[in-house]
Amino acid sequence: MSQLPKQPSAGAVPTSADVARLAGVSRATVSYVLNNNSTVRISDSTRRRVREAAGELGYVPHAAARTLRAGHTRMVLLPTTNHAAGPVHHHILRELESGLRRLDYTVVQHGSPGTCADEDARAWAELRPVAVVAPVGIVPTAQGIAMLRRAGAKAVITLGPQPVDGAHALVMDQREVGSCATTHLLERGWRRIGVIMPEEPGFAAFAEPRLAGARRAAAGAGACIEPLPLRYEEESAAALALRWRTLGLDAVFAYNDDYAMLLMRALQDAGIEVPRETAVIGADDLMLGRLLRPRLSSVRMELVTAQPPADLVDRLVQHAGTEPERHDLLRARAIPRESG
Amino acid sequence: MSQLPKQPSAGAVPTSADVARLAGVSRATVSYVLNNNSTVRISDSTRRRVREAAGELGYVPHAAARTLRAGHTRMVLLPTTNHAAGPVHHHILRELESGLRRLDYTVVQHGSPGTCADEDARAWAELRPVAVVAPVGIVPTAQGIAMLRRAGAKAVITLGPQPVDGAHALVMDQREVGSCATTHLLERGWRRIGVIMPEEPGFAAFAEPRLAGARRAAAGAGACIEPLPLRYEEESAAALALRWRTLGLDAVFAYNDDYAMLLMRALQDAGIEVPRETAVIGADDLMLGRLLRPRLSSVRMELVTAQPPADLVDRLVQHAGTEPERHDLLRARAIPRESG
DNA sequence: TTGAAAGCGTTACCAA
DNA sequence: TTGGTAACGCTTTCAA
Repeated sequence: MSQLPKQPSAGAVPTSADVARLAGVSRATVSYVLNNNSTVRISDSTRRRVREAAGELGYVPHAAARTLRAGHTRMVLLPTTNHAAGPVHHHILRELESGLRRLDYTVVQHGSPGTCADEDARAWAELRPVAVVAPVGIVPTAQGIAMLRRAGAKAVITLGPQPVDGAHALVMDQREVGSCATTHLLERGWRRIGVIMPEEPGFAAFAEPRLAGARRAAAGAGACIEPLPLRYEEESAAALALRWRTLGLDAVFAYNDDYAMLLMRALQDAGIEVPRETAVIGADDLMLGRLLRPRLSSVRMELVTAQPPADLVDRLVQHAGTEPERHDLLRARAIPRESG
Repeated sequence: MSQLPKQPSAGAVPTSADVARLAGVSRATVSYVLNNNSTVRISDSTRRRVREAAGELGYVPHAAARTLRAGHTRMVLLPTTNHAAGPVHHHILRELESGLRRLDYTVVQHGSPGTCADEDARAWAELRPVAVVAPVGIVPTAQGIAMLRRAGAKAVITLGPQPVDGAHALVMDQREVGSCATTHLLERGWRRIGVIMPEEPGFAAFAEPRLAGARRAAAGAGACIEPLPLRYEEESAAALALRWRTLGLDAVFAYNDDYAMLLMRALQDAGIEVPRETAVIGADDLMLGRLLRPRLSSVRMELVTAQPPADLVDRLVQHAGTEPERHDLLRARAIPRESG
């Protein structure tokens, strides 16, 4: 019937064409105005008409269309993991997120099915992110990294205890934590050192390197290291405490403060005096550790970065194709308190 | 020079056209094969050729192009907040994420500048999500909700202490927590009850309704409620403990277990016996609270859902345009231990 | 069983 | 100062 240009149907999402029609200009002009394109002069009256039309229709540009046209995105993907990562990890993610947003990136956290690392990588590649910052354990394969590269990612960056071949690495070397705790215990004369290994799934990626660090520190000193599996439950801790004296240990590095507090309570309940009979040290320097008696010694982890991590990602994106870089983010320091 | 069809340049991202060229078929055929389109019969040999070509090139479809063509996404946006939300909140987010992924949605967490709720809503709208599950404090305005609707969102759902007009609500009623803790204290004969209010920014959204719940429970019993600001620092707790006796309180609901543990230690250090002189109850039922002496009483929050929250979101998406629904997710229950 | 072509919403180039 | 038009990569309808 109607010979008029297509009407925007009621329930449809308004497009720039709708705005153009309402303002009586072309789609190009709408684009110029709304993007404040400075290479082109648009009269103030036109600008106003376009802005009003956009406001009236509640026009919001379509990111996918823009992406398609631009040929690239400014999306940085932060795949989330259910690996137990600790407060320092969380802190750096928050830092990354706010920093990248300030640099005008769209930061998107994307959960991972976790079934298969390459499947994950493929799902991410479909989104054509300009960069991916992946927790280790999620994109371990060179395959996945290559796929992301081919899909246009300017930077693939791993974040975790170890670097991964072919990708840039933000390394939070957990061995430092273990060796720092162990050195602290050795300096105080303890020689037979237990290392708590959480049995909960997802802790291995952090616990193993902490153990390795403890071993490294002990090796030079002729001390011995004994891994001790523990679940985060009172029963598990009580059972361990019950057979504690048969282990013949004089100190324990308890993976982190949570496990340390759990174990220390169980030891005390079993009549084992801390630190006289067994010294205990945790990690993460939680406030709560300071509330126990004896106060819990701990390992504090600090972020040491020449430049903020977000700036680093930005640089890697802008100078793509350079050799994989490694950046160590963690400095560990023992905080002696009363428990060991 | 060459009259051949366009060659895929070396550094470029392979497209379905490249796959078609390599396999010697049309783009349409590529699409049929890779999407397992069953309305069309493709010979096995062609299928194989296409699959091999795709594999060889490392072809990954372009989500934005697909979205544009389809006219809609299957993206559920979970804006992240820096509001301190507690373990139950985290748990439900993880549940939502895994559940939605099973339902074949693309789950994306998107950080919020936090400057202005409507700016946030606009940024989300550009992504054309099919649903948004927003923590309260992020999309409070009817304006933002309308914008998301216009941008094609089938469901806008808030997740937090209170429902918000015009959106579906997953309500985690914090007043229940406060009233539950207070009732517990009242039943044990305490009448002058302090309520710890964290001073850290971002806690207000949760602390205020907990206080309101405490007030409500106290009102009927002729008890009095005294809000007590506290920073999560030993000094702040010590200062509060120092003037504790001047407050004339006989019990305290400490917002959560973290604050409860901090305060309880400070009270004990100031020579105030718990629970004889002052009863203490926290919330969240953390493992660590059980390790203190006296063991910390707490309020446990459980998720009660007729159907998993992800299924609920799915239903709201599929039956869009229905009246806003309210679903209460939280059931609170006092866990009496030794501290009060 | 396969191919040609249209069109999704945007932006950029070129012409007017 | 503004408008026409082509192109981004994909899916789908229609035609062969």
